[in-house]
Amino acid sequence: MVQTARERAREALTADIVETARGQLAEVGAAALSLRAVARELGLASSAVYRYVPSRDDLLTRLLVAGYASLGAAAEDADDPGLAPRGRWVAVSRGVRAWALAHPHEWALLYGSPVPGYAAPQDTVVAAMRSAGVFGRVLGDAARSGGLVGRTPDADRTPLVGPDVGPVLGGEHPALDDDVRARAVLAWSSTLGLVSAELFGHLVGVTTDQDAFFTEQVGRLADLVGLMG
Amino acid sequence: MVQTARERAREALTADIVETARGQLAEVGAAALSLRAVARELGLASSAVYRYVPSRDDLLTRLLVAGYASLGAAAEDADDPGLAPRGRWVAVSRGVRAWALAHPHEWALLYGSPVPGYAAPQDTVVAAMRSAGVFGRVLGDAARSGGLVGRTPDADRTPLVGPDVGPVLGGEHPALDDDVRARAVLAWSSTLGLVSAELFGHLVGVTTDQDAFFTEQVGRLADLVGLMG
DNA sequence: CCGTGTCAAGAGCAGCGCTCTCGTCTGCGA
DNA sequence: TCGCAGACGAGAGCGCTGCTCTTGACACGG
Repeated sequence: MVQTARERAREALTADIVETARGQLAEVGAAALSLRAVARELGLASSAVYRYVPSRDDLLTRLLVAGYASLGAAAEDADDPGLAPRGRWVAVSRGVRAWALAHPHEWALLYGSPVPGYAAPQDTVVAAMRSAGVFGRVLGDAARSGGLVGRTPDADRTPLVGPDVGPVLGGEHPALDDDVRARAVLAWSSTLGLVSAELFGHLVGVTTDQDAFFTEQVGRLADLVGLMG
Repeated sequence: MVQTARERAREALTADIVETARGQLAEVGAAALSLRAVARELGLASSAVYRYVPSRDDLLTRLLVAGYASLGAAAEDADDPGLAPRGRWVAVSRGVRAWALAHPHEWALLYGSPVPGYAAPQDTVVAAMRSAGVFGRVLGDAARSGGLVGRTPDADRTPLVGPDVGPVLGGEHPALDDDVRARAVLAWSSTLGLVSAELFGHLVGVTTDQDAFFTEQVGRLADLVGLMG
């Protein structure tokens, strides 16, 4: 895999563009992200940027994938396999919130209103699964170690969670029935809601201590899933 | 309160502008909402619109307030005081989701990423309380009718929910302690997360039946709050 | 009936995404 | 080593945006 000097320069400049765009994103948000401003910051003509990035939407896609990867890495770092299942879940949740507070505009890009007229390519949905996978591993490990309270599943109920979430949500285990997975999806969606509500200002005046409030609430969600510890 | 012909014409045209903007919002979304397009649709010069609406941000504020009012009305319509508390909570939640599915761009405006550089005025936060107040009434009625399972509150724990949420979240009642209110806030945030996740495409491939999935999940949330029925 | 104030319209400014053209320069194959 | 295809950056330009300023017409109240 040998590269010519041109190819190396091209990749380096493309990376510079994406990195500058991330800086712009952090400053002014996704909606105000301007290709011309990125070009100005790099000392390029606006038209030159189009040699490396085909469109503004494509640049957004790159930022989206990078954002999911960054969030997923933060979730993985926050995970501590030595903790009890409930504590692990809370720790990962806190890691997600901490990342969101540190990168509010990126969180808004990932989980806020989708950009109109922009359809997320398949690359982004696989990238999005990385953070969910961390919760899934906590769930799977808990099931295997007996740290998940059992329920009596209703066998005759049609499953409401698709079969594709099995691999990402804890793998195969008899204790991970449809009910547990549905609760896990609820807990993940609720965490999204908690973080977004806090970040988008829907909790101002509601909570007295945002950090303690969040920790207590994700603890309740872990209980809802059935994690012990 | 007598009005001159001029004043009446002014109010009518202002209402026309907001209504046309709502149509634009439903078509292209908030980020692509254009004052010039609104003016074109009304057969006005773009500059004339500024006589009635001081800025694009102000127009967004009007749409925000109108959206909260519309959502609040939908929640009130979905409420059926004859039902048991748990059923009421689920019905209101379903009403909220139905409104969101019918007005996806408005939902995104209300609960999605905030518009960068735009600070929501106080008018919007009081308008936002209307839908939350419906859940609060369900909670309060349940407490007064004994349809709320009691808990043993930890008196020595510092409350994590601010004192201002008392009036909107069920009023005063001994059964509505800090723990119950915190669970209600969690349930409301979780509902926001569920609806947003569905609307913004984060549940594609996860659920098999979106409607049944949502109903089951908000039922779990009602159980979490402690509503009976 | 005439001054005052409101009205819509148009031009214009700066910025945006994106396209096209035009010289320049690089690097690969002959 | 030379020549040429292809990549490169710069610039002009199109149509769009939010917003401002000026201009001329109109309605209303004293």
